[in-house]
Amino acid sequence: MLTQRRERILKIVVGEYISTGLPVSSEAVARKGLGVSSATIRNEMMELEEDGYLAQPHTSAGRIPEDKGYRCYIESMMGGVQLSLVEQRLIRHQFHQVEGEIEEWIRLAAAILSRAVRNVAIVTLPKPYESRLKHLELISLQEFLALLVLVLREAKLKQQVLTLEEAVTQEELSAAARRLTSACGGLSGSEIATRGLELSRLEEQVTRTVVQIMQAEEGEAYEDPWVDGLRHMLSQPEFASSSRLAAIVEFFEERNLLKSLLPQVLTGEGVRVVIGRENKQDVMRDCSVIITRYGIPGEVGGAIGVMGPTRMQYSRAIPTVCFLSSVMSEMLGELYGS
Amino acid sequence: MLTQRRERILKIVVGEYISTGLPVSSEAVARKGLGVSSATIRNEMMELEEDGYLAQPHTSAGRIPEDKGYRCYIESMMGGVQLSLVEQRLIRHQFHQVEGEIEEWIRLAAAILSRAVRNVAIVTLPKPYESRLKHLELISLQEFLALLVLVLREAKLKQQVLTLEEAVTQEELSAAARRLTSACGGLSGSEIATRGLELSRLEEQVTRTVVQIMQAEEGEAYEDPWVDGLRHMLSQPEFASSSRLAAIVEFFEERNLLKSLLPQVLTGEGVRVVIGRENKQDVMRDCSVIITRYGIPGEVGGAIGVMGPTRMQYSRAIPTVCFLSSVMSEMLGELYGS
DNA sequence: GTTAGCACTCTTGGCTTAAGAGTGCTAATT
DNA sequence: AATTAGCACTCTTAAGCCAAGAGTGCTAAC
Repeated sequence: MLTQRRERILKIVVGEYISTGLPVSSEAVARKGLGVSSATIRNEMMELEEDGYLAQPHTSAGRIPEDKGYRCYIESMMGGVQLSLVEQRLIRHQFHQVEGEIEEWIRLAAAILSRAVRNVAIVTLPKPYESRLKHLELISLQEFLALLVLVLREAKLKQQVLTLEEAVTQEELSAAARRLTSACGGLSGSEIATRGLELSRLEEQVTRTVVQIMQAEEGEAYEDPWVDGLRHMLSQPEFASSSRLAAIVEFFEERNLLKSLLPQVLTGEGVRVVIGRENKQDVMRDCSVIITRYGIPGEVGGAIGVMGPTRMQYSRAIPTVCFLSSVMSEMLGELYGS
Repeated sequence: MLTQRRERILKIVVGEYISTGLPVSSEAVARKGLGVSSATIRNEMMELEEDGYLAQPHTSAGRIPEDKGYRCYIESMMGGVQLSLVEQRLIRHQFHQVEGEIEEWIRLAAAILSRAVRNVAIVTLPKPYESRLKHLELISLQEFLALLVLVLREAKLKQQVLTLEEAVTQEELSAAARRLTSACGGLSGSEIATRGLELSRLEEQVTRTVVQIMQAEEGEAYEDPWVDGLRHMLSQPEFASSSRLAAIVEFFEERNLLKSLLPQVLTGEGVRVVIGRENKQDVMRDCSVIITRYGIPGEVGGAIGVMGPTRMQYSRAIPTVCFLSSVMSEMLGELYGS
């Protein structure tokens, strides 16, 4: 049973452990202001250990938090802390410097976040809930070679080199592009596929490729994430053992894993904090992920989050993630608000 | 003085050290077939040490190669070894699977290379020696917001969101794009800047941005490199110490450093091998880089290379780098051969 | 219910020792 | 003059041991 005093002790232990990284002794907690002696604290700690909030690395050591202890610590701080106004203004200012380039937003967001929490930041490009063709362009490279450029809604470009079935001039390509843009503009991949237009051989080939690209695009829930700050996370003491470290680097380099992480973590609304063994991946059993969505619900969205050792400065990480997500949502709103 | 026998001993030591990672004893060399006793080898090794080819970690240990020893080992193998025909065919086959997408080439090349040598592979996108505008497109996003898309020669896309000075319709944008494409197509950034056309207010604004983008593009000698296989390199025993490991990860995450590495390393033609302290960067004092250019001289080009600990399988790395570079040159030739 | 006191456990760092590896030198050999 | 057997010497590595210190859990008194 978690009495009020026990909860207070628990929070002191977690807070202390997060900032020092060393097991916390009953003596250290007693010094922190509760009006009781270390012996009393020891009795309470035993209970907390029995209930699974704390653990002891060995008999004659202090206590360290278990996942359950972190959970409790975090629950009580959610929604509370906010970034200082100075910091908020600083971040807003930096975003206004790169207004026109969406790619730069996410790099900036990742850089700010990873720097603030000294851990890995993960940010995806915003992605529309359904992608629609906005514009299509064909550019001649050689007699039998053309570049197909698709502009999707929300300013996303796709390109592909086409090997043509017949020799075609730039004029013919432009004409085909114009026709297809007006015929298919505003449609999704599958709508284009079932459209059944009267098409020339060239247009037929182009349409096939367009459908292919757009359906591949629709298949994924998130863009490939941009990752920054691995260096910060790896210099944390928990990754001193190089085998653990190598496992983490591997995890990040196999990009498909990230794709498996995001959907699993991002179900509901609001910030999610996944602690230690709550993660499905085995490499992450000593790591926590703090992640949330950003964007315009029902229209475009992406994800932004941090990952670090369970012993992480949640009090700083959570508000930073929240604030960055809201800034990026605002900026997306300005761009596509209609 | 490097007599023939000494050179033979040196090569055995380097080869042995590369495959085991342990200091090589005179006894071990003697077993390798020269018809002399370990005592004779010891005398020769002393000379090799005095001349700076070998070193001793401590008095009662075998010898390990110095940079100069590696250099000699590599000189004698350059131009010799080739990839087996089976491997060549396998690689060619994989490239044919992704013919249309240049981005995929470099990812594939990096994946193959890093896998083959169990170290970090670095590959840049091909970049034309001078960039010229091929096509320009303007797409309306909102009343005062448009997406500018540039297609450069060699199938390279650039995009930027423009905040317009006045409300403009898609028709007006298309007209402007057509006019500017025909006026500026085939020109470089500075040529467009000094063209002095009669321009509308909209066209004026677009042209300014185009020039800006293209000149930024021309400023750099290489594209941002794609890096793969960090996990392999970090699991090598030389990175067991986590401080060294963190330094390397940091080196790769600060992408500007890579931009400083490439031009320094890539001066002449052919494969370059830079060993240990020959590298300018301090983090790389125990690493070697094997790198070369690929592409069509005078037209388009990029770089491909590996980086790993000085104790690296050069006999495998060098031919793999060479072969991949030639395959990519061929493929670029097919695309832009005119 | 709280606390002082104390025995007990476990980690950590320093020190010592023994084994093993490989050298450099010397003197004998070819 | 070059090679080699033999051997003393050096240095690393791992293991074992000990003392110091930290922090606990329990007991008995408050």
